Amino acid sequence: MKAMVSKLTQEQLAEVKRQMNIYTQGTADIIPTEELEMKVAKSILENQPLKIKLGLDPSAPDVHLGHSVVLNKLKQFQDNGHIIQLLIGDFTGKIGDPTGKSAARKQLTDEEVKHNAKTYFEQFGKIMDMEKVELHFNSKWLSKLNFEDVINLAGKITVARLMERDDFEERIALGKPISLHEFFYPLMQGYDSVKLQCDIELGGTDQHFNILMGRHFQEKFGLEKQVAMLMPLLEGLDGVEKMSKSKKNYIGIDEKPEEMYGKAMSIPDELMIKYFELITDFSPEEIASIKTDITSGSLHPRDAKMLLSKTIVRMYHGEEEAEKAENHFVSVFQKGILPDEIPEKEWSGDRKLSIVDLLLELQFFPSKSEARRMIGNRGVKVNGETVEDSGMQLEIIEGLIVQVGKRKMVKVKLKK
RNA sequence: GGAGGGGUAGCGAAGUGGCUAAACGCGGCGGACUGUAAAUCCGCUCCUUAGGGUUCGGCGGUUCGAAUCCGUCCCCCUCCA
Repeated sequence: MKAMVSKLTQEQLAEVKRQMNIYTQGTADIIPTEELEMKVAKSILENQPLKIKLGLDPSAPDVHLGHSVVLNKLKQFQDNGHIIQLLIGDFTGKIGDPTGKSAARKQLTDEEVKHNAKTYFEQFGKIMDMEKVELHFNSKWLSKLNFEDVINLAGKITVARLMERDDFEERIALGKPISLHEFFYPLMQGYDSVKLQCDIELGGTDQHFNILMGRHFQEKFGLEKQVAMLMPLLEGLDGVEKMSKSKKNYIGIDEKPEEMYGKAMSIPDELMIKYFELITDFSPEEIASIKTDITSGSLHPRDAKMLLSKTIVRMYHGEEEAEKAENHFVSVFQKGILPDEIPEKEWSGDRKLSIVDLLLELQFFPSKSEARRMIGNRGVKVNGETVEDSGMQLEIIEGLIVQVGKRKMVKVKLKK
């Protein structure tokens, strides 16, 4: 490495420094940092782009702000001329996931995988240039391995090494089962890196072990080892669990401006700074000053969060929409004024019916009991009036506004 | 191969013949207070034609009556070898 660095001109050295500065910003861990620096130096010296791998689960195509942490980092590499390799784990996905959780994951059909890959592609396009991205499917090589190949691969790793994974260690300690096939997931992920010959693999800190497997297997196959770049995990709206679709604690990058803004406003205060750091384009200096202003009391936490929410909307929908979303939020939720635009539902059913039936028809609730309960809880309003009696009959008229809770509302539109 | 433990609502977990549509906790939802934050407080949390109906791994049986007893099947876990 030293030898290589000495070959660099002053200018090139500065470039290495510049890139390293960007890449190390906001990462949880880089293993090892020196190797990353060396790779960057080498790419500059030889004028060869680095290959950056990101593995994707083919079953959850809704991209949310949790993903954006990693995607923003990828984009930084792309902006500096490096190549992004997106790997869709379609083979892995087809086998069904272990991860200790309950039932085996549903197997995906080829069409579903394709569709999901396409969705990723479209949504990632909001963040990076998809024209310059390589797309790979690991079924291409994994499905061709025969049993002998698999045994050979398994021979390149020890049980002790596999047992180091936190998740396995934990389950052993708790007396929980580990299926044998779960040992193969890290192997597969590692083998993917062998096939892709990537220089860097990016992922959340929860991928620590798996990504290191890539290094291990690349070495066993006589290749240059990839660098592991781990990004912090972003907690979801609940402030506790990692943002994920299944937990329903996420903000999708596809969501409507008002939704995004509102959801962002509901994160716990403690998370604000982390959100600023990980998913906005604010500089470390700007964030530091927000932090001091909150501590000193000169900035109300609520206003800081409004700035955060607005920023998030701006990044995905633009300045104008961000402005609108904020106005919407202020008038509807802070002042309690009904919004200008209430989702409309066309009504072709009976003109006279009970409130319970209406709520069901409008799909507010899956069962009548639940609708009745909600009325009992004083959570249902018709034209701004709280419904007191679940037996209430009403007449459907044009523009009737039905509200459940504070946020859900519908305006009835009569079908001509 | 041997021994043992277990499957109850979204989850965790009581209940071991009627008082159990099933304690309690978590989660979720609604309300109050707020800043759609946190904390706190109140209420709700199987379905319903409001009469009832269907629930405690599956099926069958005993009983006036079963989550609870018996038979059988399925599934899960632990320990020993």
